[in-house]
Amino acid sequence: MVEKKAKSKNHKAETPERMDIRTIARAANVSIATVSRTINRVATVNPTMAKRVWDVIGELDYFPNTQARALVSGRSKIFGLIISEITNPFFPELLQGFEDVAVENGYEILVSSTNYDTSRMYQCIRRMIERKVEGVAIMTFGIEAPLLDQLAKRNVPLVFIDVGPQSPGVSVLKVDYHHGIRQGVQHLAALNHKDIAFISGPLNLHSAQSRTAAFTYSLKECGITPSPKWIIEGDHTLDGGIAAMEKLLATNPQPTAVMCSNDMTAIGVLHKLNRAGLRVPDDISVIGFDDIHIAQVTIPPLTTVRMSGFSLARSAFAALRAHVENPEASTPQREYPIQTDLIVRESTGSPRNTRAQKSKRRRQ
Amino acid sequence: MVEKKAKSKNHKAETPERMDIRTIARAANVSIATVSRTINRVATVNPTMAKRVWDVIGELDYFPNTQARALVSGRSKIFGLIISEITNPFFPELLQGFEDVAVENGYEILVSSTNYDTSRMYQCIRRMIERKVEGVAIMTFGIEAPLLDQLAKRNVPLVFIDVGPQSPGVSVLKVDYHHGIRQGVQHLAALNHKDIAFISGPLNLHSAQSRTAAFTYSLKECGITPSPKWIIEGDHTLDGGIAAMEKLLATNPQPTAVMCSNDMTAIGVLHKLNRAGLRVPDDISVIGFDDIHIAQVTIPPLTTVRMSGFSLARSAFAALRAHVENPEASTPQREYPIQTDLIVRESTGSPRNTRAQKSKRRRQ
DNA sequence: CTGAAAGCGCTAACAA
DNA sequence: TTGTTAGCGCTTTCAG
Repeated sequence: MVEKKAKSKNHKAETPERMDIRTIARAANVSIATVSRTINRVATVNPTMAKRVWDVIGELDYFPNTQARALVSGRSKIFGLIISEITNPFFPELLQGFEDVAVENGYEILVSSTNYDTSRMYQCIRRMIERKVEGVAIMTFGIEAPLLDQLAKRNVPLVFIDVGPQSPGVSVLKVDYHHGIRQGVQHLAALNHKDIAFISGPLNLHSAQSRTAAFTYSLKECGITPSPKWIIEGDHTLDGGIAAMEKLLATNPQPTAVMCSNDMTAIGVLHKLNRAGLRVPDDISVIGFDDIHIAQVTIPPLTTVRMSGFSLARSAFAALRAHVENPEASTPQREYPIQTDLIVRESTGSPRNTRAQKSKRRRQ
Repeated sequence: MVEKKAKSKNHKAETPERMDIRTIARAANVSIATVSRTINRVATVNPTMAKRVWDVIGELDYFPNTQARALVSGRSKIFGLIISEITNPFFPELLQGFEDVAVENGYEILVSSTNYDTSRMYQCIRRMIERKVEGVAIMTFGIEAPLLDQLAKRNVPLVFIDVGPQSPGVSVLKVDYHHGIRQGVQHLAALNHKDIAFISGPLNLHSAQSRTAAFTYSLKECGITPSPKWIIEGDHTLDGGIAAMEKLLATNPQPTAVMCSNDMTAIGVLHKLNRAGLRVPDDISVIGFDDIHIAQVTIPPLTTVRMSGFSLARSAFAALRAHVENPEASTPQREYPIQTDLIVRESTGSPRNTRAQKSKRRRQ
């Protein structure tokens, strides 16, 4: 208390002089409460004082300590984001979108990839809870049951993709797989393909099942009977795509087109096909799913069903935010629709033998 | 103070009963200090009590509040990680590596991509400082000067790639670009290429200059004079690769091989070449840099210089950790070497016309 | 070896 | 409108 007026003694580099709210208050000759109010833009602060405070803050390069704020306010301003694997290019795009909106709104984000590993998932949850996230977006395209207990018990708002537990605080992003996949199938059918294969994602993922279902449904709709031997379970990876295509190549007859549950699979397929000496789309057509950036420059550029990572990210953030800012509101929107659309590029074309038939028909 | 002994009144779902250290202490019949010590594995805790505490913790699913811990201990256990763009697949691989080690060591990580945007960079710094990161890894492959002031002023340990300010608390990861690039050039020379082009990264990046220098040096070493018109500045993106290759195609004569400053550029090049009707490696060879996962399945699979994102991540973490755990130690290692190596795949081969010469020579 | 108590930097009543 | 003060949940002396 003795030196309470020791304003600007300004010794050169003496103590590392901690930069806290008190330092600012002293330098601006106001109470810490006023500094706090200024920072938080409380309307009742006298503009003159506010300016004084802001000036000091700018001069001293003061940044409020988020930990302290969080502790007292009970709001960490952190959202968790759980994805399956960061090395699949779809997710970085999603992450980028999430980061954009989050930062824009003063939130920080805790990313974590599970790599389909259960122990990592538990670790994830622990990290999220310890850091007191205000909500978590589970963008793994498959429910990870164990996530629920701990998080739900603590009333942490959650967003899932496709399906989530029916409970307050959880929203779900409803992806309309059907629309894009149906466009893809029809595109193929219009090209005269009848022998169309599908490489799915891991079937324990709900999203993989939905995509497969959308595929078979659309196929039937075109009057084509799905052949089980042409529906292969993949795992959404490059290698999975290669392996699946290998199996498909072993069937007889071989399909003239293959749709893939995601772009990474399709890229693996393209690679395998090239290895096998088959040309795309002359010998066989392929369609991907996701429309990751790189799909534009594959050889040939990939026809694919676009599901925007940015939309997913934006909606996920919006959902979380809605719950946080407005906890008990009259059931804030709980479902968010996500569109999918076919992007036609160059990996699809008419099958060779049917092209002949086509010309024949034309002549009739 | 009246109800200090109201131990386990245990009403059913009355208050959301906050789960804090006090709750645990009460349930285990010990003081909060003991709980704290138990959690922090202080050796002096009586094993019997410790067990009792751990049991209660497990039963109640208690997770210590990191904010509070950070506030009082002054250690946030967070490292910042700044990268240029998360959508370049090299960075997710790096991020994954960083996440692995970080989590393993109880650290959380604050990722942030600058997208080469200055205002985002400032934002980055603010976020890092506000969240009180204990150190930051700046993996942008180019110094972002403004980062220094604020961070350095606060004595935040930093790791850079290639070059960083000579000051205590900053380490640098010295990438040996020369080794891998030289291997690449020699590989090409051995294949009989003489007309070799190079597509660099943005030249304001130190790393881009180093790579370019390594290239020209290695070229001369092989007795080839670098031709300025075959050294093009790219920007490390797909589109940049396409644009650069377009320029190269316009030169006369055209180069018979092109080395790229990163794999994304090379993939763009592959695409452009395919569009131009040129075959790789028959008409022209291409070499990338990074060895991102996808380089294995490009068409053709890409010969590239491998720089391991995992190694970078591990070393970056180690450097940061060394400074944090051991602040004043006798100058902890300040430079960490990173190796690069050529991975030969199928995008390189002998140029067509020289192949003829070669056979001729053989006959002599 | 254990407990009581003093804060960490900040926000949010409550007074003035 | 501004200042005083009591904590937020935890770690860490300092006594016992």
